Amino acid sequence: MIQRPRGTRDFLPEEMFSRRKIEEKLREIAERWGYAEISTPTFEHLELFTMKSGESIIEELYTFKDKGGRDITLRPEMTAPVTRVFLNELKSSPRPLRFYYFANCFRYERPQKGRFREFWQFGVELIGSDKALANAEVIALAWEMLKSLGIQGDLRINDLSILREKLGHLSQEEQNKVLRMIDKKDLESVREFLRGKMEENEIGGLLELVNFRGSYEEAGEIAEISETLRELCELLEIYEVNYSVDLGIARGLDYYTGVVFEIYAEGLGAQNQICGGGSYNLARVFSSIDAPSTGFALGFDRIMEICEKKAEISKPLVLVSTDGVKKEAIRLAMEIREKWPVVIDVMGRSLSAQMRYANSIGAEFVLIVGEKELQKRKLTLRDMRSGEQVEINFEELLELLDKKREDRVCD
RNA sequence: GCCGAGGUGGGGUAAUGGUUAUCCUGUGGGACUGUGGAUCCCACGAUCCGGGUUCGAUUCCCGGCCUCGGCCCCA
Repeated sequence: MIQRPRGTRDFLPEEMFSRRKIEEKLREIAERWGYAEISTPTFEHLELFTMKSGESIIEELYTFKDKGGRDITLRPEMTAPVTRVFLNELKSSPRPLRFYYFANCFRYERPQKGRFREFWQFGVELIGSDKALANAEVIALAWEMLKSLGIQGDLRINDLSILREKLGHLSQEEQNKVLRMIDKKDLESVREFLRGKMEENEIGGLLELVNFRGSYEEAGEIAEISETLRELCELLEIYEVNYSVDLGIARGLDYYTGVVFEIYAEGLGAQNQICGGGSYNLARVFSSIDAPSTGFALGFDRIMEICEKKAEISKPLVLVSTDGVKKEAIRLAMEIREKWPVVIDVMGRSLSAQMRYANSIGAEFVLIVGEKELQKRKLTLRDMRSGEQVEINFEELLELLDKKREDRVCD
């Protein structure tokens, strides 16, 4: 048998149903905050991602040549595509622009818990501002989304300009290299790398910073805190977001400019980051247009793993019919479907076999239609739980189903 | 790319270097042509793939693939 490719998953109806529920919730919140959905192609020119992150990431991309010889890749993330859309068609729109997306992305990596080769990200991008107001809004939105799902994450924020200033005398490239080491918490390499480039006590100070984690006030005691970070912290208080300042968060990416943040959650093993984001200026990388932005991406699959809200799929009404009345049964099903999901027998089964089927799929109700019912212009509705059975006409049936629906909404 | 554990019907399992691979569940049909859940009967359905050792491999060995956990990486 043909297996599914490594690192991919099949989602069966039950799981798909809960995924949709969660997705809907996230959408709803994004829209309430004034973010509008955007969708981009599943594949893009390879260049879009190599310009952003360098050639080395090709290792982790699904790339191929199309029949015209173009270098194409499956998207590994959504920030670059959204920036491309902005530059292609929206660069003269009133700012700020607020977008959200829910998209499958692809990375050729070793699968493990919470990491797949095809995975889903739910993210937002706020294009046009790098003010603390924008950072705070985006962080608060991420917080709100997780909160609505009952997830209490560990949110850590930082301002890269603090570290960059300490490294001010190094070249941009060297700075990025150090930030990468810091992101990986490889402090030995940092010490090694900086030896000779900085005073020994300066290096010590830097490493102390990187290890710091605590409140904004405490951070102020050991470092020159940027105005942006100060403002951001004040705003987050107003948004009622729980956070800590972690001067060691670096997010290994060259184009992050100022505020960065990550959210971690329990119960995920090694891959415990469920959200990452910050302010960036990717438009500058692709063009001469200046568009400071801020955004985040939620790891949708990891979120699904944590919030095990098993929503139950509502079962359709099973319309059971006898041999002689199949056409009438179909007409009836069509009418009821305007109000309620209905399935009919397509196996050519006997009445008792149809009943057995209804029972085995856990149907709540069975509607029985046969010659007897047709003659009396009635329908037989059986409650499969209680076993009670009533004869009613079509209008009464619809009323009953309406009432049933209301009960369900109340649940 | 690296390390460790594992892979037997759709799901869960037993066993074995040698006759037809066990049991539970499932699915289809029947007992039961106007009423489900119980019971009984019949049927369907598996040793991940390739190579090696062997008279004979599902079993032992090697490689691959896949899953799980960890490392690396995570733009």
